[in-house]
Amino acid sequence: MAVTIRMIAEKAGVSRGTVDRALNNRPGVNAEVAAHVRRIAKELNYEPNAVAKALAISKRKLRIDILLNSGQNPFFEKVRRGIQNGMREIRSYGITVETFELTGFSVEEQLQKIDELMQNPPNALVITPINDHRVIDRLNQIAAEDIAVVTLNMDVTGLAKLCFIGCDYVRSGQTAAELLGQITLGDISVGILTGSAHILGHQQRVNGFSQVCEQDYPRIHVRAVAETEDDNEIGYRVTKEMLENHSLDALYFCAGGIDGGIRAVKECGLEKKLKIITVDDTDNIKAYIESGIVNATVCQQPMKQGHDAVTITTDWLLHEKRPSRKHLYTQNEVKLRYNLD
Amino acid sequence: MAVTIRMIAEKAGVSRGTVDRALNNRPGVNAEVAAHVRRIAKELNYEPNAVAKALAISKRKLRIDILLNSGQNPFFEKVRRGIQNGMREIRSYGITVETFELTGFSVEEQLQKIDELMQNPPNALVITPINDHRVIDRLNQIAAEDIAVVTLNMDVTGLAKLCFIGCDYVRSGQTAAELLGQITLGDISVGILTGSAHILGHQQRVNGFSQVCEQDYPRIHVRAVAETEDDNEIGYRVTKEMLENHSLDALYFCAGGIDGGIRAVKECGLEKKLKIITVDDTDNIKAYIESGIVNATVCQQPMKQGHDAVTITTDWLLHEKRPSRKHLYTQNEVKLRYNLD
DNA sequence: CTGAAAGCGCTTACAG
DNA sequence: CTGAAAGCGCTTACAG
Repeated sequence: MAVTIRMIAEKAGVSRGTVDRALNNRPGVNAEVAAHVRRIAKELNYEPNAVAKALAISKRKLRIDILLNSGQNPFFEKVRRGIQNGMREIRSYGITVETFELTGFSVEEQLQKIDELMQNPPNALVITPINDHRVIDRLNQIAAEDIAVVTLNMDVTGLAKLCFIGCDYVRSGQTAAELLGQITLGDISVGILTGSAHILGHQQRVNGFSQVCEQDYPRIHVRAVAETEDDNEIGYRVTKEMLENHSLDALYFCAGGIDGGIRAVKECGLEKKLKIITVDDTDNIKAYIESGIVNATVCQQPMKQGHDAVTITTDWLLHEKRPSRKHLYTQNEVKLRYNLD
Repeated sequence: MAVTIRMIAEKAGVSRGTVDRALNNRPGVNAEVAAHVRRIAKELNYEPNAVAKALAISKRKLRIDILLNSGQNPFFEKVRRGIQNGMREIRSYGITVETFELTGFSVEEQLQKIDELMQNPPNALVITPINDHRVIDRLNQIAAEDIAVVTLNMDVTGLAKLCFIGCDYVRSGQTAAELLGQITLGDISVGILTGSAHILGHQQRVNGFSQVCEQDYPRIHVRAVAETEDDNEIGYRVTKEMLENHSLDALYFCAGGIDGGIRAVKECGLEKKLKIITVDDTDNIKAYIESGIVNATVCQQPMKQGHDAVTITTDWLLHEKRPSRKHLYTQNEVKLRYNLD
């Protein structure tokens, strides 16, 4: 038989309202009474009933805003689907979730959109923050106003966030290097196509990749690194340039613009010769894997990222439940032809 | 503003009790009244509030029994942890979850334990069923008594189950073969260490593996298949025999008894020479990967299996919500040194 | 500072 | 067959 506030109230000789106030540290309770109630709750091993709490709290009309720099990036389709799933799961909680999207990584645009959202402040803000001190400062202000801030897919340091939800980018790069090491023999020249040095995750993937090459596979030599700015046209151009100027055995695509890059590979007639490792599993990448152009891809559970962003934020708003860790890393999933789905 | 039964009741000119009875197909409502109520609910786009429903239903005292053939198998530790997580999540629903464990795969023992549990029948039974017609017949009887049956980690055909939760074993074997294909060149001789031909999943892994070898990598030749019966001593013995009788380049361990098998590999001094693919990521297997003895392992999200067994069964008991598919396959996760955790 | 009462949206004995 | 009322376990205006 589970312990309820009614039992605590009886044992403490106070009303249920007072128990509620004491246990939830609400103001206006005599300190001694509160202490007494808390002691009894502890003795009885009281665990609040989350369902009842959620039902009662549904009167509060809480709101979560989600701001994604998703742009044209097909990767974010799955994040969006995860968000939808999460919303369906919390439908009965009376919490409103609104999603806003930006294209590109302009600091000004992100700041402006944040200000716009703050005209009508939500109870929590989930965001893919740009790694810039102005953004970080602004978000810290928001966090100070008792609005929970959750970073999704992209992280920044020095922010008083509830948590980060996304992949461990260093590990992602390391895993890609290890894969390449296992599927090759002898001296190998590799080129890296990253997104932007200004995006922390991209940088971390490059670093993780390079580090494992040096440390575990010194026969693998990183000959060139170029930036696609997550754009297919630029991706095409820089990949083409790279392939024309270097004799490479392998490519590591660790950001957006992969479709452009693959087009360049095909144009150079190198799709049979090159070993290629990518990130994520958009429909196009799945097709490349099925046709053997790409050997493997390292994914990051985008649906889970979207889903967890909603449910973890909800758990915080309803139950003040902090996630188990500050950084909730999703699995770096290695996908090949036969475990694609 | 979400639609509630109160609104439907007002619009239909009946009481909330009657609305509840009509919408939930409970007996004792005039057919015309019921139809009217349902039409209005549909018009208003009514979605029941799951939280309120759960709170009200918590009076029912529902129970889920879980019967695992977990034996000594360290793999099941994670399944158990997943079950614990699921239980924590549904704590407020007033549903009791009890777990029972068997060692080995004796049909008689499983049948006997089932009978024992049915002395005090639960509302749902989650089970790792042995693939035997007597077990299947018994479980079908149980399902006919309005007890939801969920198969976990092991599946059988011809059972009126709510769903199966576990991996796609064929894909698991295919993925292992593809991995081996990618990390090798030229003619390769491989030996397979499986558990038992009587366990459907083991058989499916062998089949998936062999099929991809033949179809995609004809240079890979399966030279020997032996059964460990999921036991380390037998695993040691049959692996040793296999290595003494065949000149192999690679091994595929697709069931329990891996620790024994690896001991044999080491004793033969072949840990540097052989490419080895395993399944699952017990602590020992992680250690083999870190030390380079095992190249990669194909895992099946054991925590998720345990967790989902609890939450999906709960969703059925509380909301009659059927899972989206009859077979809920977990990801076949390829793990290497740098994406192990 | 505290209690009594109403409320969140369902379900369910009970009386008629 | 139907309705009024109590209940699930919390939260919260309101009155004192």
